[in-house]
Amino acid sequence: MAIATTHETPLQQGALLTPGEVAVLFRVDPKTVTRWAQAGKLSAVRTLGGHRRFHEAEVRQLLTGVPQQRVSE
Amino acid sequence: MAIATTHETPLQQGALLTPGEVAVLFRVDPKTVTRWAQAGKLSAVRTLGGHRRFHEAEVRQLLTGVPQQRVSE
DNA sequence: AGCCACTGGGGTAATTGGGGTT
DNA sequence: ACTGTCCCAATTACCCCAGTGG
Repeated sequence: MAIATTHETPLQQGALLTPGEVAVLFRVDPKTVTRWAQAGKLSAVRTLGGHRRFHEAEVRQLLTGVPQQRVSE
Repeated sequence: MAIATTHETPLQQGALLTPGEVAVLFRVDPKTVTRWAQAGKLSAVRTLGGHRRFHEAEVRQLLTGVPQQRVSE
């Protein structure tokens, strides 16, 4: 019986940030974060209402240049 | 309400998530998940007391756009 | 019976998306 | 090319309290 585990998500999608939070981290306007997403410079997940959520790991990596440590599951 | 049912729940067909768990995955408020259900954007099962439960497979598919694996039989 | 975190209602603030402009 | 700002409509977040889940 081969498995197909739920836990073992490659890059921890459990940590998402709102546009406002990313904006604070980069010290820019939330609209600018939106433009980054539109330009494909930042990958985003969409809520069912169309709002964007960004991967924290990706944001931190862009901020510091250092990959983020994974959360043990 | 530990979302990451760490104890191997190999993602079976009947895996259900609470509003709070879905909220964590989408990084939204549990109330928002409720609104999605009311709007028909997310199918929900009702407990006998009226609380909602959501299909994990559907949720993950909406999150990443990629269907999930199943337990091989 | 009680405990306590979560949920379902409802209402009201605060963000966000999108387009256009500076 | 890049960013900040203004406008409006839609979506989401936070507040209450009573009921449910375990």
